[in-house]
Amino acid sequence: MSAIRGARERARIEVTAAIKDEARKQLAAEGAAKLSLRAVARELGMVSSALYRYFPSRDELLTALIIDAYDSVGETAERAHRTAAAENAAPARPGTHLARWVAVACAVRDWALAHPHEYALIYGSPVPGYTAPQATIGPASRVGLVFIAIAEDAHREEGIGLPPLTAELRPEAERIAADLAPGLPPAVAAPLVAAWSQLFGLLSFEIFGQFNRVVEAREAFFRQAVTELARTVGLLDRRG
Amino acid sequence: MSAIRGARERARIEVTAAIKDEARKQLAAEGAAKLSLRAVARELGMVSSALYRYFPSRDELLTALIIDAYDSVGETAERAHRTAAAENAAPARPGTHLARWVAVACAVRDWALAHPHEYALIYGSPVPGYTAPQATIGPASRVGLVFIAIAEDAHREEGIGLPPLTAELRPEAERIAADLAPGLPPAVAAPLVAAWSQLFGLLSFEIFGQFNRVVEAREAFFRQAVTELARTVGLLDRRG
DNA sequence: CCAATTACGAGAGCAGTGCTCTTGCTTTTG
DNA sequence: CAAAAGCAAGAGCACTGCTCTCGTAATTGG
Repeated sequence: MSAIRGARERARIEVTAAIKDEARKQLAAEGAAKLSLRAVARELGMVSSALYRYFPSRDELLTALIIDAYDSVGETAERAHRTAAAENAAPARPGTHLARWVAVACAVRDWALAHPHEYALIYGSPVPGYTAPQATIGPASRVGLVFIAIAEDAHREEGIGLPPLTAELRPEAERIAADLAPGLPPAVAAPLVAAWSQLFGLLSFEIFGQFNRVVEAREAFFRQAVTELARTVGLLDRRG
Repeated sequence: MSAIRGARERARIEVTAAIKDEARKQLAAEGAAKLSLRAVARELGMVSSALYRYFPSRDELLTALIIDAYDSVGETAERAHRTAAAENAAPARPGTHLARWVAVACAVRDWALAHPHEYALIYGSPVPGYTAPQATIGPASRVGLVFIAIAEDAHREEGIGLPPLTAELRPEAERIAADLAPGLPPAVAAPLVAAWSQLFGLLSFEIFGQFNRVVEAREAFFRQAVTELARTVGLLDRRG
């Protein structure tokens, strides 16, 4: 789209990247609350006011890191989906889609364990008085889209066995399906959104320490829970 | 245990409470990150250094607020449980325990919606470099204990229909059951812990704005999801 | 009942923060 | 080649958590 025009623009891109890298380093080391513009500038050998040429405020820097984090976990999920799809490409074998579901969930979990502070940044408490800017909603939905894709594939190739919706929830489920998964029947779309949020409940409790002294065999526990979650959206296991 | 001995001790208790109240007010208004010791002191007409006679650091003040928040939501859950138990005291009617489960979950949700910053304090990202002190783990488990109690009642009075554990998860499930719910079979205890964390996944996504532009009919959606969650721990609905 | 101890409030001060503004210098542009 | 725009640096403001000292008040032991 836009080629680099001169030394100035090239330098700007590099400095911007260096700031984000250093900020990410501090984020990983100490958490978002202790990320300091002055410390970033200090580490980069510049004075703090110079940094404002690149990010108009601390919040804007954080927003950039949030977008990067969403993209990072989103790309992880997409890669896991591709890999799992390549490994068992046989279309009609039952359990295929459930296996992909679990693989993607585990990949997201691995990412979260490897980047706890970035996870906290996007799935923990929103930062003070902060409302997510428009630019974040695209990257933020990438993980969800992967699960939607799996459910759509499963529905198309294997069919999905799910009880009909209650009358109370039908209009909402139809709206959800129309808005973000037109290829999915409403009876699948609603449980899918619920499962999506519940997956991050499992992750948050593990990452944020709520499972301390409660759950020990974390991975086995997670795989089991996530498999059960897949059943609530109608994915069929190997027993059909 | 300890009676108030003099004017000094009485004053200390009152000032401590006043500090916590003002801090809670600021927490509700601006969130934990913007809670400032100096602002609290200012509002109370004292100088900031005087506040350190009552709380040795900002983190200690936050810890006190965390404990209060856990107690607040815990008491809410317990009260909802008592009320629901009183309303349908018939022991053997199917659906009784599921109704209690949903009632408690909705009460917790109402509390979270009414106290979003306190919710964020205890179920959001842990504050910077902060590890939960011993004093929090008691209050922190009150909500969970309510759900355990419901499951135990259901298991004792109605029985619970759940598939057997996978071999992989059996030892972990047995440990969990032995540690925190000795009255419950392991096949129930493990899904119960999963359901507990998934419940807070639903809540966090709603409170933290992840459902914006996704879920509109929040309460209906929540009730449905939480009912489904109850089924995963074996609670039977009215249809038996 | 009085002296010693202890708890407390106030103030000054330190190191750190986000952010603004001005001042020169360099690169880019018309 | 001159004007305009981009940039780094420094000083400075208002704020933060926290420490230390110093007088005063309440509490306690003899």
